Amino acid sequence: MKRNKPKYGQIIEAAVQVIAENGYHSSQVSKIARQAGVADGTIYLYFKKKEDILVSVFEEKMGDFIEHTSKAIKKQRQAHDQLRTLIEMHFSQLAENKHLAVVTQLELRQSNLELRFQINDVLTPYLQLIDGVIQTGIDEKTFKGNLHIPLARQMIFGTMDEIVTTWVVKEHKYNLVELVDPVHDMLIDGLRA
Amino acid sequence: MKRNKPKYGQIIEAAVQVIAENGYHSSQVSKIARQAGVADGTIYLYFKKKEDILVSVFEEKMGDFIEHTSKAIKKQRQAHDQLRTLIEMHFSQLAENKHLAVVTQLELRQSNLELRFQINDVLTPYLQLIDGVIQTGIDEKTFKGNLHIPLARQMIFGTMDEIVTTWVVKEHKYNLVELVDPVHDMLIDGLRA
Amino acid sequence: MKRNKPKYGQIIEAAVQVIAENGYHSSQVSKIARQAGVADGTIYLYFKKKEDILVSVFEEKMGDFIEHTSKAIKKQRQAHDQLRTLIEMHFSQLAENKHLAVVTQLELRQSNLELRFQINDVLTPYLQLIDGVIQTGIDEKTFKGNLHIPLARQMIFGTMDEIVTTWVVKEHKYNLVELVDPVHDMLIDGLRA
Amino acid sequence: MKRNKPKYGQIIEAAVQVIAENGYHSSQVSKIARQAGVADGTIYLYFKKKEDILVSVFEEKMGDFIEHTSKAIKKQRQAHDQLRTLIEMHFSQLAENKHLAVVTQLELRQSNLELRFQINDVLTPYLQLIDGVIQTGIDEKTFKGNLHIPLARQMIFGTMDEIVTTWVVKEHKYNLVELVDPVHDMLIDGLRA
DNA sequence: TATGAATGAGTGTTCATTCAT
DNA sequence: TATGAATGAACACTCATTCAT
Repeated sequence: MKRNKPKYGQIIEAAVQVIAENGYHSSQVSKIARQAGVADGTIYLYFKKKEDILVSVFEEKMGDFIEHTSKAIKKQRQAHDQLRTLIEMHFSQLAENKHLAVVTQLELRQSNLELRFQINDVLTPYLQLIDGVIQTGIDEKTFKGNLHIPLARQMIFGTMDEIVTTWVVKEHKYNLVELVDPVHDMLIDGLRA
Repeated sequence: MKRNKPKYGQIIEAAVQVIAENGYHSSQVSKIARQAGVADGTIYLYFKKKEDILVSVFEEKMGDFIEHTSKAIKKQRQAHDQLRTLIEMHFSQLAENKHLAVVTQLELRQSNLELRFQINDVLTPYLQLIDGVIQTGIDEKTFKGNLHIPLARQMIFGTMDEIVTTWVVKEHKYNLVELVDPVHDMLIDGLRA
Repeated sequence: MKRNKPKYGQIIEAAVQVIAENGYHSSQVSKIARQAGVADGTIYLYFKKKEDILVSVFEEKMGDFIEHTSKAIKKQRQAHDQLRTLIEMHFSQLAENKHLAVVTQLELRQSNLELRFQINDVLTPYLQLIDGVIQTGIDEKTFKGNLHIPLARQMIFGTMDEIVTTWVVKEHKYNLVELVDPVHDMLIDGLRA
Repeated sequence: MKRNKPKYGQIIEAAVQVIAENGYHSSQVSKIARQAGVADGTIYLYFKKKEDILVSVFEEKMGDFIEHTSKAIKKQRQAHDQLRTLIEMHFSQLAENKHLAVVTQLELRQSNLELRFQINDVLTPYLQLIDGVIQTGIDEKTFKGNLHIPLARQMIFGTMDEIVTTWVVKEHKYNLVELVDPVHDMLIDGLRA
């Protein structure tokens, strides 16, 4: 979060809350400004247009998300453990911040394509982190040598993403973190008996 | 497609085309009406509100999609082969209808939550189809006995969905159907060497 | 005025009245719509943007203005009499429609340059009418043979325009039409004793 | 220009330049401040509101304009020569300062009525100067004795103003000063052969 | 004097939906 | 059934002005 810019942070936090509570399409700039305790015009001192608030929300939150995940993964040597850490961090961080989970899994996906491409750019380092885990596994020879890395990453990310989205849609009625091990097992060993 | 209601079909087809060509947010009712060759008001004789057109688009198109997939899967006895067929049908049907792929993977996800819940309802029989494949594998003892079926289904669906979305975002620059076997292998045997 | 489009005419008349009463900068689309007895959106069935209302006001009103003036001038043979008719028509038509005079002499000149260029285009046939009178005078040899026609036209138009603007600014406190003869004399014979 | 107030002068000059370069409607206070090298707030230490900058621009520039014209006219004895000097000064001063010509003939006329009335006040001594020339002519008996002075002044001013505006609109494509004599002749002797 | 971050009022335009014909 | 003219609610963004420092 940019330092010495308290209003910037206020607006970001207000945006997460307003979007989580009201939904993307009911999150007018004036509502975010009111929640942040600033004037409508102040928003435009920090963000060029409304979409920029949303991209920044994602940048700030995903920046932390990726950093924490990256640090945790680096503590593990084995790809097997790194993958478990990845899944655990993914699930636990979103389980701890349900507002953010609603925003990332549901609300932000209602945005237009241009914004979604910008959001995807923010995700790139996360995808590279996953690629690194896969590569480590291949190098260790604990993962198959013939893995198509982008495809393996799409399986890992697609699986986690679908599981978190379902959990959000089911209104967080079960414990997401308890799913870490079963998901890890499925990804490592597949469906085969 | 409802019979004896030619305008109903015209409107559905017009909607797919207009959304694919103009994007979700530029697909006004008047544009769909013009493409369908009917008056704006006529739309409201067949659909209660704009969203109903979009839900119906998904119902009609996914109805066929699911039916074809279901028939193909029933020709296979083994869960292993059924899963391969599922993936093949999923990828091939979207690869053959790129307009529809753009609409389902990108455009319709920009819609509001209410509409997306309705769209999810349409998906339910598809998810049940996947559940059936998994159950078959468990019963056959070719899939792990301790599989958490919804979780396994989320892995399968999440993986396929992420792969198709990536392919659409990359503007169909590679052959989706060639990915069927590697994806099948990864889902069956996991990442482990 | 376009026939069979009663709302078009209503909007034009409403615009003249609203601008004359409230001034250009306080003439919101919603105010014009209310005065015309139509919904805001209806304005946009007849005009592409707000400026188009204003251009159309000028076109419709000046179209009549020019046509009447042209017919009156054609009844005169001598340039001398044609010039007198021109001035008389110019003054009398604006004197009879004070709302329009306010709009043309003051309010419309507050518009941006793009709009003012469009307004100038509408004036072109009027300026050509004046040029015709001057040419007639030259041909008749009642006007100087070495007149620079655009310059002479700018003297005639600039003089009439300044006089009408002053009359509007002075809130129509005197009879504009009484000035026809003195102005005509000045233009014909100049200041010289 | 007020002495010992260097920022006052900076702001005036900045305003002329910004308006000439960007047009009236794109000349925000912040842009004028930046061009002047002062903070936005500083503007308000010297001017009560934005319009006051514009009025002051006109006052300062027209003050010089009128003073120079007045001095030049005083060197002439005959109304005939005074009128020629008036036209020459009017045209030459604007021809030499094209930025100012654009601002006075086009941009400032887009301002609201209140400002335009204030601008007209600044013009009053200029109009009196013209009245003086006419009176001189009448007294000398070189101008018609029955001239209506305000009307004669409106002819003189309206003619010059229209000619300068046309020249600005035509983007200064011809030499304005060459028009002094033909205009003078037309005003003195009229159109009559 | 000077700054510049903060304010908040103000409005043109779109488009889903209705309804008289 | 079918039409399409009419409706009117909704909202992002700008910028002149203020005021604490």
